[in-house]
Amino acid sequence: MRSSVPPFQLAELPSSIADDGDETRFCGTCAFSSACIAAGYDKPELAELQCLVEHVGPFCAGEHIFRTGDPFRAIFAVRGGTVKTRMVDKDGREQVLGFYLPGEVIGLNAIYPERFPCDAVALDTAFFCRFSFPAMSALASRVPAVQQHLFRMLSKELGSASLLAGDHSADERVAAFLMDLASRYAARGFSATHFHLSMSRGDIANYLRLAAETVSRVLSRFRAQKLIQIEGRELHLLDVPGLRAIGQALLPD
Amino acid sequence: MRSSVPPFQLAELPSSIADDGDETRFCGTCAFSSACIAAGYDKPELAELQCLVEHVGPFCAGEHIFRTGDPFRAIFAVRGGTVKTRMVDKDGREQVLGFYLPGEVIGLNAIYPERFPCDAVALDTAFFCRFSFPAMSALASRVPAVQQHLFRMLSKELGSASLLAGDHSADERVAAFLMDLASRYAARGFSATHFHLSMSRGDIANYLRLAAETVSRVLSRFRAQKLIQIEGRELHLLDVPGLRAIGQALLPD
DNA sequence: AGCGTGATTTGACCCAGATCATGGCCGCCG
DNA sequence: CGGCGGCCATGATCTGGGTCAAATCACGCT
Repeated sequence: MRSSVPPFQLAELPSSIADDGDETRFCGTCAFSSACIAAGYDKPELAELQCLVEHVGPFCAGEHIFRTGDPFRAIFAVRGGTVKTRMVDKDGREQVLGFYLPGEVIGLNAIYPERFPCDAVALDTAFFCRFSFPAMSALASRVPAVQQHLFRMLSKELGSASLLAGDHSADERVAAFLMDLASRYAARGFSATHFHLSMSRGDIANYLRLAAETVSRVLSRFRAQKLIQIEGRELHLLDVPGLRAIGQALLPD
Repeated sequence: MRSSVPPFQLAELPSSIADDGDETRFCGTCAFSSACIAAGYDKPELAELQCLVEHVGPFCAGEHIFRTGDPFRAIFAVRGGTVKTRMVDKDGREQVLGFYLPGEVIGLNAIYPERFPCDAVALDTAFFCRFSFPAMSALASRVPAVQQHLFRMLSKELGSASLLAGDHSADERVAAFLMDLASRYAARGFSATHFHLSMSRGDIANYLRLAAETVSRVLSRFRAQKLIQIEGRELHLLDVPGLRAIGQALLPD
């Protein structure tokens, strides 16, 4: 199953749900679109996907999509905007677990505990498709492509955890982080060399297990080396091979 | 679904597969036993689980169960022994991703890429149940409890990745590591205060992103503080509350 | 315009843990 | 037996990145 999918989307199916005029664009990046294609986008089972999906949002920057301990009832696909997930330990220290871009899915780590084990916080104005998980499981039993898609999404997320693994320098981590973001934007059809960092330096640092000052210094150094151009949160990647070389130990391939 | 399950196991079902006399004991810790219970251990569908499972082993210490790049066809439940998973980057540096005890499952992170993204290496003499994944998926479509169990195992593994997350001291990491092992042994019915470390100090250090010397020093310090008693790889936990307090920021609850 | 709050950058200093080095222990094998 | 190669422990030294501090900037608000 390719990640570049034909432009047939959920929202283009004959549908009784309201169309806000943006759905085509939003669903163009949807995490489930490949499941829809695989199952055949005109099969009657897919009408059920529409029954169990609910569009939610907007959430403003700083608002919670869910909180640690909330009972798990649904997973959320990001339609637009950016989200961070984080845990807060007893001492009140935050740990950022990940950033989620349009088309990616949050909440999968709540299936087992049946409660959300982390918070999800919008980093900018964000919209979601909310998929009832019990309904989704039931559908998965009847539509193998949906089941397979869920397995794949879960497995994929397992793999991405290893971006943080290992004992690596600040330069390696930051370069790998930027390349990872670039490839994820590219996979959804956005520019791979020019994008906006929705998260603060502090969030990046926390995610990469560095101090905010270190991230700032590394970015300044990368700029001085003409690897990137950065103004505030607006980022251009100038030397992708150079960045890839620096981050190679943390990157796939 | 509790992790302490009644003692009904796969191997106790009426079965046509060979019984080597050890299956009852081995399967007593099996990762799938709760799925069997949930589905009702006498339902005919479960006969199919027996068709798709295959007992493999023994593997000796240092032998590979699978290697990076091998095509993904099955997942493996540890019946006995211990396994580490690891990635080796282009520079030849190893990164230990996890340790797997009896009853735990390896290979779930290979579903999405359809190839194993890491090596699995036996740390001592190890045995496995090999579950064909295509057959398992097909069964999951027909038996909701099996599907649910797969979802839960995947989700559970997502959560466990956060043991390494965060910016924590060597003492915190080592204490949390010992407590994690203890609770996992306890969950399978082994002693929670006395067990054998199948992995070298170097493997522990690599997993925790420390130097082997640091792990050695921390363990010596814990011994001096009467938190543990340790001789080679034989470990007694003497002060569980004390260890828990040190590792609390990394531990659940 | 003036102010306040939070994000970002940059410099100075320090420390936890890495690295280097040494020695002991144990099992294996010729 | 004796040599060799893994592991493990422990001391000495070094350093990447954390911490503290201060200046600047970008805001929205009054």
